[in-house]
Amino acid sequence: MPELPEVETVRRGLAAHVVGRRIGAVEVGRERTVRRTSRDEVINRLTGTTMTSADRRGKYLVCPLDSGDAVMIHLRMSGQVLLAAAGADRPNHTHVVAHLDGDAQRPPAEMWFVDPRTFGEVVVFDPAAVAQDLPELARLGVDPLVDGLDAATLGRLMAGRNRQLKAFLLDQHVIAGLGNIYADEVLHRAGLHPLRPTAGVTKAGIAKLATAIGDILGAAVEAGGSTLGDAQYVDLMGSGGSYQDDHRAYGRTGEGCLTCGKGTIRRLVVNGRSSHFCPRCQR
DNA sequence: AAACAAACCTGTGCGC
DNA sequence: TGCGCACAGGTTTGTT
Repeated sequence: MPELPEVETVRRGLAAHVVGRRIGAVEVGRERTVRRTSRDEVINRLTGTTMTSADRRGKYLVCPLDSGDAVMIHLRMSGQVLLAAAGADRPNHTHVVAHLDGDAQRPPAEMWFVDPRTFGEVVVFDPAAVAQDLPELARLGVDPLVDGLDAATLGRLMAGRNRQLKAFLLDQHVIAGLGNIYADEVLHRAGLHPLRPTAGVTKAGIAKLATAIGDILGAAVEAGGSTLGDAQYVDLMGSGGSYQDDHRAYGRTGEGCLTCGKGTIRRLVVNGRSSHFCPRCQR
């Protein structure tokens, strides 16, 4: 569910409400969520620490701790990070609970990691050993918002490859953060067909693509991300985003194209994922 | 190198 | 109402 804008919204929630608060106790229910290490290791290395910042790279949340370790949280398909009052009733599938000490302004609270499908992960790791302990984080590609992604850089990333554009945009080792929704939205904005090979895109097309990536991710962050009908994605306080109201391709199969006003949005499977596009304005 | 399928899980919505 | 199937915002692994 969550892509860069949703993860960024969660990151901002962590920065505002969790950074700087001591974690007094930790509970781990489902051990699968901490499978990279173990229940005991996560509890031991988290208890008594304080997050010193909340960072993000692509869809990975990385929060350094005052102990020198860092926590990585990946929401995968159905993960949520929620803030709740201490002792509040927990939803089903709450796998990790971090009890946050109160301070002068705030009463004690709990941070929950909730994840029905259990694909998500919470990992405590040593940043100095990231290449060994969290290799996929070390291998992540350029983050369009953290690093910036201009047309020249995108052109370099596309050069020498011959991949379907949709698959190219979804490859986290190249560009980190785009997922199925925003890849479709970006291609629609840029007027490029999802099956179009990277090698065949003109310089003007590359420029359009770079602009679309920055503009759409930026606008989606502003909107607090996309919350679909199932309300799977919500921020730390349980509120949804509003960028779903601006979708022009994703989830609009059979509906009219809002850009050209003449085409009908079609769906086809690319790279094993549903892809939505307007055959009239995307070529 | 790139395409494709399957795997990891649970929940929901739809056709019958 | 119930059942079975398709499908879901991600990523890795193995096979052509």
